[in-house]
Amino acid sequence: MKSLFTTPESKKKAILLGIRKALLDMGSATKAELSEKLGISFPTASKFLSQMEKAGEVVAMGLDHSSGGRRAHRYRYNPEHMLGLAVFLEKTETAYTIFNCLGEVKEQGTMASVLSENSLESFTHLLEGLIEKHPKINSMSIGVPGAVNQGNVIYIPGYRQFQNKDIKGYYEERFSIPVVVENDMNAAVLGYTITNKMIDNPSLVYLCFGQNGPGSGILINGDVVRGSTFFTGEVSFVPQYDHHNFLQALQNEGQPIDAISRLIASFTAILNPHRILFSQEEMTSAMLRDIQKRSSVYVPGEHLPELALSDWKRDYLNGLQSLGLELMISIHL
Amino acid sequence: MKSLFTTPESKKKAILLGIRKALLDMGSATKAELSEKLGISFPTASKFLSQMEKAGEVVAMGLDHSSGGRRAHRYRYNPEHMLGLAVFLEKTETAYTIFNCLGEVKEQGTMASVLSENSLESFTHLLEGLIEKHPKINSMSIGVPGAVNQGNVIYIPGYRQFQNKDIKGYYEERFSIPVVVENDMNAAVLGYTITNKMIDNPSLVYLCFGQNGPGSGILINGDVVRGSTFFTGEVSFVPQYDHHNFLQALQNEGQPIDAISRLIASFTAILNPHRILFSQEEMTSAMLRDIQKRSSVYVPGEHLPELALSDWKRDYLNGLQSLGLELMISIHL
DNA sequence: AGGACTTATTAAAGGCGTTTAATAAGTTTT
DNA sequence: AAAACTTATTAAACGCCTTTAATAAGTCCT
Repeated sequence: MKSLFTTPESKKKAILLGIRKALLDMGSATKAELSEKLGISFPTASKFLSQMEKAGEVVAMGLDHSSGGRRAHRYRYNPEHMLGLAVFLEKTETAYTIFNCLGEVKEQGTMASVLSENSLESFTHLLEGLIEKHPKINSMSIGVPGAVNQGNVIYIPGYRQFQNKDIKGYYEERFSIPVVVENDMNAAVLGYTITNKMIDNPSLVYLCFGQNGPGSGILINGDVVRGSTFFTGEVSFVPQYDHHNFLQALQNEGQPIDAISRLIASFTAILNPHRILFSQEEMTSAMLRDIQKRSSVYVPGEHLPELALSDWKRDYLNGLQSLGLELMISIHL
Repeated sequence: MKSLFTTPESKKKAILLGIRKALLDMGSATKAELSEKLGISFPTASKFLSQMEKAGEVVAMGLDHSSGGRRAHRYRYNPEHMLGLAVFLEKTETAYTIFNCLGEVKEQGTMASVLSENSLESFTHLLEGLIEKHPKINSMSIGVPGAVNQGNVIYIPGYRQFQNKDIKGYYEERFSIPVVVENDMNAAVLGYTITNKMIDNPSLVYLCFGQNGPGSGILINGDVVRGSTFFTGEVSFVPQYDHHNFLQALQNEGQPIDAISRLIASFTAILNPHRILFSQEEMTSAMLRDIQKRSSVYVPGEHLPELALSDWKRDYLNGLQSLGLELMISIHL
């Protein structure tokens, strides 16, 4: 049923996880600050922190300046304690990044797209090499341009070798580290919230027109929307005109602005999100202004979301990294 | 920041809440069953249950049949221990229900709509009378046809006396019991999930065409969607044809079926919900079949949600009751 | 009907975080 | 420079849930 943090073991885990998150979030902290922030007693914070320091997971930074009394020791998370591997599989290339707990990139590279091959072999080989080279890699995040259900790639048009494969299970077994697999648009919208601090649990939409036709990633109340058949965000199919849906309108009409504005209006009337994001490679702020204006023809302007540009690839990568980081700090109970 | 159930007090609360929920959910239970289900030790379950029995909150039902050893005592929640009051304010009438923890109705009635009056006075008077008559009333749920933000009615077209009033705060102060205020469509969609056990955290949409124009309540991953300006679900504005949005299409065209089907298609392409509900007073299953068929013109049939009829008023009431119940069992720490 | 076996309940012991008191290490005042 | 005051850290006592052992209350087999 519910966890009901009551067994001593799960309590311990919760505290440890809390300390890790707080330390990464705040950059550094004293024992008193952690105790305060997490609502745990000082002696408990002290005990955990000492253990973590002994294990090399946190390091002392020296003494704080005094605020009138004895100076407090300040600690920070050791970012190199664990590393994460993020890989994204795009049509045109396969790129990877190795990052530490602070999100700093330790190594990155690209190779020809593994999607165009017939098997997973060369992909597995790449991963194998990277993990051997960096034994501190403790999590793996894989982004794919297709529908994902709990680590299973259930629909990825054009790439048979991935279809219906339990990628997460396979690589977790193989490498004995936790793996997360996520759809590209979902990862991107998640990644955007990491770097752009918004209100808590925002609702937002990432809208792209990419190579494989338009698609979107949707976050509602801070959660990724997946839908019953993982069809969420397939905005191509939204009926917009007497005889055209969104995809057709984009392709055939002379007026993509109106089609996009109608889509914004639909999103607004249905979800009323806080913000809608576009890739800055596909859109300009001038066009955004036109869209904003045009959208208010369909929906009262005060309810329209902010329309904003962002760096899709960076957001995507950040999303994968944050998923991997979450995984990393949730293990080693 | 986070709660991190670590202080003894909050732990106690969590256990108590868990026992209440489990007992109401299961109907009755033995100490061993509770201990198992909640992941708490037997002695703890025993201790809490004894206290609750002493307080009259649970009652012993006698001994279970033996399964080969000593017979266990079976307990159930005392449904009359607390009562809840649910009120809904509709354009045409104001109705109230007094219910116990099992959702059984103890008393109900209606009066002329308080929305048509100029002040809250007669509404307050009604509540006052009911609470005096039933001193065991321990929570109040109020449903309104307007936008609600944390107990504040922020937009309710036509009813000035409610606009921008902190209804929750006002009545909590006045009656010293917890109050929840919710929009009618949101309450209905919530209520539907109570009586129709679906998968956990479903995504579903309740679509009505009511007196005040069409509106919908949307649940994503089990959460009510509220939106940035509480405009969520205002589907009237969805652009659907060259020159008509959903509302206009419903009013002017000879083909409401197509308009509704297009809306279903939009919901599917954007949210891909598990199910879409209609009021059985506004829709027939024959029409639903037509809509289903027509929708698949716009979106691949396998991704379409189930279309179902339900009793809107009952769902609405159930939603309010469940909100009130949640409130009740979350207090008296 | 009495022993052997099951299962529920109660009692005692242990673990772990919290609270409270004591000590250490600074700063500011006189 | 020492007293007075602040704040951090450590130590001891406590509370509460858990684990383990002991007891109570049945059932089933012979």
